[in-house]
Amino acid sequence: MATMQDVARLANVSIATVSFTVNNSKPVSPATRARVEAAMQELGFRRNAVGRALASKRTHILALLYPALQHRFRGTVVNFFTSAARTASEHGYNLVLWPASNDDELDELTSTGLVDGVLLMEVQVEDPRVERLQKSGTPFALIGRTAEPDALDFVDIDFEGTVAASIDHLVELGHSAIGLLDGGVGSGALRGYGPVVRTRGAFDREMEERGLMAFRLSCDENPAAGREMGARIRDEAPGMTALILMNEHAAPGLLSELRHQGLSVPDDLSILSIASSKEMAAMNDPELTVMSAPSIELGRRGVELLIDQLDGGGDHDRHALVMCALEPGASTAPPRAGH
Amino acid sequence: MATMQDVARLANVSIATVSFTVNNSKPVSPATRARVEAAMQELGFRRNAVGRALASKRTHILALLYPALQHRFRGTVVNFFTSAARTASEHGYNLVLWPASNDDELDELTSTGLVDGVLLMEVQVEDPRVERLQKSGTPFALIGRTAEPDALDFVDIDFEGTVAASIDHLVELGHSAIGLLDGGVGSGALRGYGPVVRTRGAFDREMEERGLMAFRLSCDENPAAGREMGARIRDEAPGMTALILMNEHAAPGLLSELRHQGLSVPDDLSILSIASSKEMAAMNDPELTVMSAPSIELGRRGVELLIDQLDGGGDHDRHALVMCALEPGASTAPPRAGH
DNA sequence: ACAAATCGGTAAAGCGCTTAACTTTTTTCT
DNA sequence: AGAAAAAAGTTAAGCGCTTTACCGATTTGT
Repeated sequence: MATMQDVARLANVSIATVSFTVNNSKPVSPATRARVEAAMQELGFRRNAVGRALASKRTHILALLYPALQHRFRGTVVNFFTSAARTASEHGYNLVLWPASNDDELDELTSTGLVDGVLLMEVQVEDPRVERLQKSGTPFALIGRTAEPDALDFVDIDFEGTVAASIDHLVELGHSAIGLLDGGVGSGALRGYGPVVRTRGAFDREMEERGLMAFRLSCDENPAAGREMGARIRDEAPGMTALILMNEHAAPGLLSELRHQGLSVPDDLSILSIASSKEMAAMNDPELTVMSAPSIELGRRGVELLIDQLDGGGDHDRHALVMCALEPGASTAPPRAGH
Repeated sequence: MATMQDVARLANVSIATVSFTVNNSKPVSPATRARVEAAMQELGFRRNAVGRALASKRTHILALLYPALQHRFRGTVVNFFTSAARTASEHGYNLVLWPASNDDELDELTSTGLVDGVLLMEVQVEDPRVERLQKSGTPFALIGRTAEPDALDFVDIDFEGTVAASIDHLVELGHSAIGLLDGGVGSGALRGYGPVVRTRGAFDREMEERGLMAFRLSCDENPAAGREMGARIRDEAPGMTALILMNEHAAPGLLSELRHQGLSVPDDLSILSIASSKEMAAMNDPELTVMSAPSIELGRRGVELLIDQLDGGGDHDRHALVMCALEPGASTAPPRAGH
C-alpha cells in the first residue's frame, strides 16, 4: 500500500503538503493540489488509519457497546445500529458494534485508546458502566437514561409521552379499564430497566389523573411466559378491556393462549404494543397495533450527541426525548358493547 | 494514561524490556519482570493499542461484515456474533460488527489498515465482495459459500445433511408427500442466497432418490407473504402432509392462515422449520419443531479459520460444514390416518 | 583455562501520519 | 518604493510501541 511518503515523492512536494491536501487542514494552491491528487490517484493511495490515529490521537472509531448478557436483538436494534452507523459515517467516523460482556472488557476498551467514544445501549436505571466510563475519561452518550441523567448526554424514548398517547388512543376508542403488561424489572433496589420503570410510573400517574381503572401486570420476555399470563389474565385483571403491552416477546404466547380460551383480540381485549416495531407487530395474529420505537431517530441523535462532544460542535441540547409513533394494526378496537 | 516510557522509567529498565515483559516476546529475568509488573500496577498501565498496531502492523481487530441491505437480524445472528467475539477474544483479538453498505465502504475498510481480517456473512452464491477482498489482500473467511468455494476458507451449515436429516425425521413419522417452502432466491442468473440454492438442490436430489412426492414452494420472508402462501398452499401442493420450512419469518403468517382455514398443525400438516432457532420457533403457535442453526459453532470455527490465516496456526482444514440439530417441538406428527 | 555459546538487557530505528514552527515568495498598504 | 502582511510550502519533532542489532556478563565445553 502506498504511503504519504510515496505520494509526496511522486508529486514532488513535502509529506506535510500531502497531509494538508488530504485533510483540507491548510490551504493548498490549486496547482499543487492537482499534482498531489494525481499522484494519489496513480498510486491508489488511502491514508493509513493507524498512522493517522497515532499522530492525531483520534481513531475515529465509535463503539456501540453491545451487552453480552443480551440474548436476543430487539427488533429495533437493527434500525438503530444502521442509522447510527450512517450518521457516524457522515461525520467521518466509523461506528461499530462492540461486544463487552463485563467490566473488564469495558475498561480494556476505553483504556487502550482504540475508540474515541462510546454509545451505551440498554442502560439500566442504576448502571455501573456509567461510572466506569466517567472514570475512564472516554466521551460517551447514553441510549436510555439512568436515574440521575441530568449531567449526562442521552437520547431516549419519551416513555411518558408515549404512554399518554397510548392511553389517549384507547380512551378514544371507548376504553376505561386499561392494563399495562411489562417485562418486569430485575431484582435489587433501584436497579432495573429504565423503560419499564418509567413506563410504569407514567402509566400509574396518567391513569390516576384521568380516573381510569388501571391494572398492572408483568411477565418474563418470552412467549411461554406470555402464554402463562394469558391463562390467568382474566383473573388478574377482571373487567379489563384494553392492554398496553410493553413486552414484544411475550406477545405470541399471550395471543395464542387468549385464542385457545376463545377470547377475541381486539373484540374481547384490545392490545396496543408499545416501544416495539412494525415488523415485530406483523409477526402476530392479529397483527398488532403498535407504538413503534423511533430507532432511526435515536441512532442519529445518539451519534450526534457523541460527536458534538468529540468535535465540540454547536451547543446542542444534551438531552433528547423522542416519541413512539402509532402504527395502526388490527389489535385495537372499541370494547364490546356491554362493557 | 501511562505509557511504556513511564513504566520503563519507574522500573528503571529500558522501554524494550517493558515491551518484552508485556508481550512475553523475549525472556526476562524474574527479578526484572517483577519490577516491571510492579511499575505497571502502580501506574495502571495499559499498552496503547494504536501505537502497538502501528509498530507491529497488526491492529488485532477482526471485522464481522454486516451488510446494510439486511433489514432484520435472523435470530441466529446474535449467538453467532457473541460466539465469534468470544473466540476472537480468547486469541487476543477484538471482533466487532462492522457495517459496510456498499463496495466503497468495503474497500475503505480493507485499505485503511484498520482491521487485520474480515469475516463475511450472508454470502451470496456469486458474491462480488469476495473478489474485492481477494484483490485487497485482506485475510478473510466466509460464513457461507460461493459457487466455487474450494480455494476459500469457509464455514457453513451442512444444508445437504440437514435436509437429509429433516426428511428422515418426517419419513420416520410416516410422511411421504413432503414440501419445501423457502424464501426464494434473488433475481439474476447464478446470483442468490447460498442456503436456499443448496437446500433446494439437496431437497430435490434426496426426494428423487427416495422416490417420495416432492413439492417446491417459495414466498418472501415476512408474515404477510406467509399468510398468502397459506391461502393457496392446498392448491399448490395437493396431498402434501409435511412441510420443510426454510423461511422463519413467514411462519407466523402461514400458521395463522392455516388456522383460519381450520387446518391443524401438525395433524393436517406437519411443519419442520430448518436453519432457524429455538427462540424463533417458540414465537409460533404451535411451537415449531426446528432444526436449529449451529450458530455458536459457526462463529467459533469462522474466527478460528481467520486467525489461523493471520497467525499461521496449524494447518486446519480450510472448510467446515456443521449440521443443524433437531429440537423437538409441537409442529410435527404422523400424518392423519387416511393419507 | 580460554574460546564459544548463552543469557539478560539496551540502544535506536522505524511504523505512517499530524502539526507547530519556520522559510520563502507574493501581495498589499501607505 | 519599502515595510508589513498574507499565502504556500517545508522541516522536523513527535505519537506509543515493536523489533533488530548489539553489548557485557555469566555459563559451558573441552
